[in-house]
Amino acid sequence: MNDKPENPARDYRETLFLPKTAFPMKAGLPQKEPEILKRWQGMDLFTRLREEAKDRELFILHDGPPYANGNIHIGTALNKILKDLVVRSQQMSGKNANYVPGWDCHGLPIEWKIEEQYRAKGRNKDAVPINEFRKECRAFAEHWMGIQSEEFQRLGVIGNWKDPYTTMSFAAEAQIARELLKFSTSGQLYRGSKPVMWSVVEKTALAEAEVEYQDYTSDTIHVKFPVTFMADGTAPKGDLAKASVVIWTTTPWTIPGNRAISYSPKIAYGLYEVTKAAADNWAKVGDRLILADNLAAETFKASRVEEFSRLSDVDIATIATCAHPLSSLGYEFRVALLPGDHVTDDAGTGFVHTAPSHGADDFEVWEANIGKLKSMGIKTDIPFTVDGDGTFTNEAPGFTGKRVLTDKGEKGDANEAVIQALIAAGALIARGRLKHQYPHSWRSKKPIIFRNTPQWFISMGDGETDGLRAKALKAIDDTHFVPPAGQNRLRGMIEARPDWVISRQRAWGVPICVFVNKATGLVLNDPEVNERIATAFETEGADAWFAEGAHERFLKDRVTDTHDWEKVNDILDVWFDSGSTHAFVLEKRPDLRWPADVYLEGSDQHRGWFHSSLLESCGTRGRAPYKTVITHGFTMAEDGRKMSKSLGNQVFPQDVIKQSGADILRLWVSSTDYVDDQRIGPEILKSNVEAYRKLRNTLRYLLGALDGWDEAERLDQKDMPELERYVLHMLADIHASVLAGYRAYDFKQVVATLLNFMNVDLSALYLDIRKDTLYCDAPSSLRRRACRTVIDELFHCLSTWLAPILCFTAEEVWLSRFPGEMSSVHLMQFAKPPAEWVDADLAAKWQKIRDVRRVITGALEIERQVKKTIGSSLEAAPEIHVSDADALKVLKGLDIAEMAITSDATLVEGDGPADAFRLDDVKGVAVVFKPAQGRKCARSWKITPEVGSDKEFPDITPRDADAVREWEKRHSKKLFA
RNA sequence: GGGCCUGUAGCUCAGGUGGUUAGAGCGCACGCCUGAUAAGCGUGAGGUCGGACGUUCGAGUCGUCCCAGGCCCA
Repeated sequence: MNDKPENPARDYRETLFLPKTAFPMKAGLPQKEPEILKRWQGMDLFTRLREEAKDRELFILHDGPPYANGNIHIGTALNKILKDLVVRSQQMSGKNANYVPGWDCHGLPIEWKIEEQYRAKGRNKDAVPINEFRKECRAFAEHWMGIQSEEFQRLGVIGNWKDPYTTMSFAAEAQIARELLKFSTSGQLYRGSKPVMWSVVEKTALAEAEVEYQDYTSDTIHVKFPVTFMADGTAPKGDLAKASVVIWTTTPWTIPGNRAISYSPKIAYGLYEVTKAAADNWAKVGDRLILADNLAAETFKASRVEEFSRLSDVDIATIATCAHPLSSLGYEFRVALLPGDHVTDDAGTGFVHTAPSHGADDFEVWEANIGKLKSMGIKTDIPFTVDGDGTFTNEAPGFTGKRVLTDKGEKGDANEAVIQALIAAGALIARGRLKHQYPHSWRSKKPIIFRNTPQWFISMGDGETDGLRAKALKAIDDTHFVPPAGQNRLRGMIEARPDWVISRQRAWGVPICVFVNKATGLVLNDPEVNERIATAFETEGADAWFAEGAHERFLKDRVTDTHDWEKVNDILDVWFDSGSTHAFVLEKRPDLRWPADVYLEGSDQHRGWFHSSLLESCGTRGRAPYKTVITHGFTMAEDGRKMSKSLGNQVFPQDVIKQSGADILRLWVSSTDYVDDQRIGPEILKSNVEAYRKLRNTLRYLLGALDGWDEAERLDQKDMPELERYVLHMLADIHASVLAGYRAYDFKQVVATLLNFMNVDLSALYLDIRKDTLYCDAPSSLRRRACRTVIDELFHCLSTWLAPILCFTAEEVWLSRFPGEMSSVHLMQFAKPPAEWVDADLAAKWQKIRDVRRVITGALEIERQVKKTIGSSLEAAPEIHVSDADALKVLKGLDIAEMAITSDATLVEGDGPADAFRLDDVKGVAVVFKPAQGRKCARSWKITPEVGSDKEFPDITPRDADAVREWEKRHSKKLFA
């Protein structure tokens, strides 16, 4: 046969229906995303979404407010993207998912920044009127809110950015005040006291972050506390009679504030007797001292004892109380021994002198043992022994007027006075000096003290049947937690927490706007006054409280003498602000609803916003402000360790956006198990970029295959080939998985499902098989119409299902097909494949077919790679030997060549030759390679004997000949119309 | 130090109530295609399931301890 064609070979390329689309392969997201964003703003997408969904069921994710200082970081980005995934997926699931973002604006960090600016300019904060200072804080918060808003929107987060909430809006400040007054009115607010870090020089309370540790030389003393009573109420007997517990302290001035001694149940104690010492020594021969065994020798050395003996073990728990060493000066109370975890035996005596006025540990041990102390008949009031200027008060009898520290921060005369009194009482056994790290004010660089100060508390209500703690615990039981462990975590905290200290001695925040009677200490509870305050805040902001004449303005005509009342000038804990967002956002906005469906924050917020919102809401409304609490972990570097500047392993969202685009960041968020800590770094970002490319390209192919789509092409599912019906079945199957993933807030399931489907079922199977049909079949071919119909369905499903995740790319894809001023994929709902598409039998059949296909591709691979007999699979026409009955049933009548993308294929019943290709896990199927026979079709590239049977087009198959005729008819029509 | 949590291939993840040779996608290697082309297809190699004991006929799955990491406290 003459293999030279009669006519010069025709190039059939123009007669093919190759994919055609303007949708670019290369995303260029860093440039494209801002354009899409601008378009959304131009069409006011957020408002359109609200209108579109106005009659649907509301879904409220209430935004936890980020703090308005500084740029966003990877954690903030993760949090906001997760929220956006929830909001968008709920909206597209058929809800009206309104989202109002917000900011936390009050508080210390902003105050500092302003102070810092003051220092740089040489200004003094205290010389500035408070409302002027507050004004600058407000401007600072405003500035950063603007920046963060831009950054959040750039991530693709959709929400009411035109009208967000802030904790510093007048309306918010007013409502926060109202909330506080509810606690006041209901009797849940009380004034108590607590030791705080206090700078005598600046006469102000300090926060932990305002304190730095520097070397300082302290006076140290060892002091005897005589044992007075045993735990059984009897006097100490035997060796313990006249024994003393010895404490060591570096702050002698706190001895007047001593109320207890802490010990550790984990330390071994012994009773020691001094057997040899100089006659004028403070520790005398015969003194019996109780000490930690590990510290006895050291203590005796410090007290110049030459010899001592150990008399016996001491079970400290059997000792109830000691006497105060200065009992003769008026300290005639019993000093209880209390167990405490903070006690160690690496320094001192194994006993910690406990002055609840002067230390955090001291206070906590005291509070933890309130019940025990009361049962022993011991007064549990915490004394105010030291004033704001470091002077002993009359609650320190014998020392009143002595100074702990001077105005300049130097040591006063208090220590020496106390030491002399102890010597006189015969209670001192040693004194010394110690250079150690001691807290100093960050501003003045002078030492600070711990000092008991009045503070405002919200009671946990433990005495009452329906107290705040009980209500909060009930509310936790009624809340759904994702993950479930969050419930225990929050419960544990609520169970163990003390009363809530809500006062801060600061300037930038909502004031604790109450008046206290100077004589009785009672809080004024007058609805009219409260209303005046709240109304003033609404119109002027909380600055009204600090304005001139505020005292008179609020009290006038409501009390007999306004001078009887003190205006409290403390500021509310910012956690109370953010804990009240549910009140001034959810309740106040007509387009929202209380309680929220979801609060979604980092797991640190169990201690923070989840916690404060719960207490605030339970205290005022008796239930949690949320139905579901979702928490996410923290973002680590690629090695699973914390990101840090010094390690250089930080990832900044701004950089990712600039280099790859926000959709890459969103894909990362979606694919990760956010419940646990996540990792991010160069390699992980790279694989997300790869995954993105695959998604994008598959979508691009769908667009290309739909070029010139006409609704008239659409075919009913029941008129389609099996392969098409199989794909539609998979689509319905996947739909269930996608919806379940979104419903459970499990986005990684959605991503995994879609990625798998698009890679394995579409790209590698369906689209690969149907390329021949799409490119070569005549447009009128039913097979091609069925395929294009399926691709149209795929397009709708995939673009809507991916829209919450790849919000920019899904939009780009959608607009590429459905352009229009008001067109947006985000205005759609998730495409829903009809239930009739589900065909489990067909799916099982095709699973079997795919197994056989694997055997065929495996056999071809040997030819290709080892024997080098073929390149393209179209060069093959394999023989499929089948002995397995199920496989045989499935393959009969099937176009195996089409399915395997070969030019031909022969089904043979039987085991097949021994050297045929087989796979272990596909029983009863053996493939023998045969080369395809015939000529290569110049159009479809298939090798088949059919080529040449068409007279008009002898170099192509009859199918292709028909297609070309159809193409030419259309072409000429166009030409001569 | 305490409370809560996590630890499965290079990466991201699946692995109800313990039961045959631990899975997927990506990446990687090799090959093919050149009509999805800075694309597409195929084949293949990768894991002592953080470690050690224990319970059990049998453990990635249960228990104890240890190691590593995280959040919150101290």
